[in-house]
Amino acid sequence: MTLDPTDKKLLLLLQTDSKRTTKELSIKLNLSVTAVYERIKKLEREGIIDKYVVLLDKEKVGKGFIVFCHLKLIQHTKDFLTIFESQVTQLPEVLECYHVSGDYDYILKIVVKDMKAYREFLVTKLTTLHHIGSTQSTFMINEVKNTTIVTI
Amino acid sequence: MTLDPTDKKLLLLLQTDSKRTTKELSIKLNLSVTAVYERIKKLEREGIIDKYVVLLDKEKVGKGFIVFCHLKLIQHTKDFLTIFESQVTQLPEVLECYHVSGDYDYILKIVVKDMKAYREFLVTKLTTLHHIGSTQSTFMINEVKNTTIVTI
DNA sequence: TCTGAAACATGCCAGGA
DNA sequence: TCCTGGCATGTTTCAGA
Repeated sequence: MTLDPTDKKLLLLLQTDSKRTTKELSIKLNLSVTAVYERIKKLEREGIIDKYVVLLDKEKVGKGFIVFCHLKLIQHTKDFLTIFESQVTQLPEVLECYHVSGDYDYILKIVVKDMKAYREFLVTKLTTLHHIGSTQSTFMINEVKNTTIVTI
Repeated sequence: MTLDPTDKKLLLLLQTDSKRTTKELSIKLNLSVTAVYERIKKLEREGIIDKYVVLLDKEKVGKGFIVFCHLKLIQHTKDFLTIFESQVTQLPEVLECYHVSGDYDYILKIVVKDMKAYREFLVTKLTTLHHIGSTQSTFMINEVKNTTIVTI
């Protein structure tokens, strides 16, 4: 499927604020309300628009401490990877987990309240998972940029 | 501000799907439509709910290649940091940028189409920024988990 | 694929418990 | 903080260009 410039503009607007009404969007895009409506429906049907969500202020809900954890497994058989991946997916503190190339196997993005909570997480949850070789934690000092907007 | 169990449940529901109507939410939470409406407005007013957005399928919009880039600056004076940070914020390929503790200064999450596009980005954009010491790229092999849901 | 209008659902605001 | 009720505003469908 090809996205024309109007689709791209529409997706940018929805990525910045999905609460805009179709009427508001129609004005910005010089289209009718129905035309905008149908474009959105098409993008949803095609799966280009994955979902509509609310983003919270992490600080205000007491999850402002972000840690990146680089992790190695002790073995790399398919079974080990599968088990580890299904376990790590269950952990709510882990927002993101990627299998990566390079010196370590996985990179995890973890959100908790503070250092104390992270220590607790590390000791009681992460390092109790099977097959974990080593971990290396990198702490966030400052969030410079954090967006979900993909520019097409 | 304190969040009661109903608020937490409401936030979880909105974080998974913000398109739910207040009517639908009222049924799930055993409240009236207005009560749900007022709780949501309160959460928006307080800034707990930061924003409503659409999330796209990165693969389908040709931005499925994710790279983590660890970066060092050549100097660490405040001016250098500020300039670098304002420049990196402008780059649409950089979804996230954190100032971190440890062996390097920044960790960047970058999305592009493929390896070729990444090379192009690295050569023409990232390494042309001032004061950059070294970069180290880690490529994603597989996305195990990627959520925006913060469990409170 | 677009427009415009009509039917339907939802959001939103009173007023009161 | 909650509820009931009603008006305003939104979404969605459909015929026609």
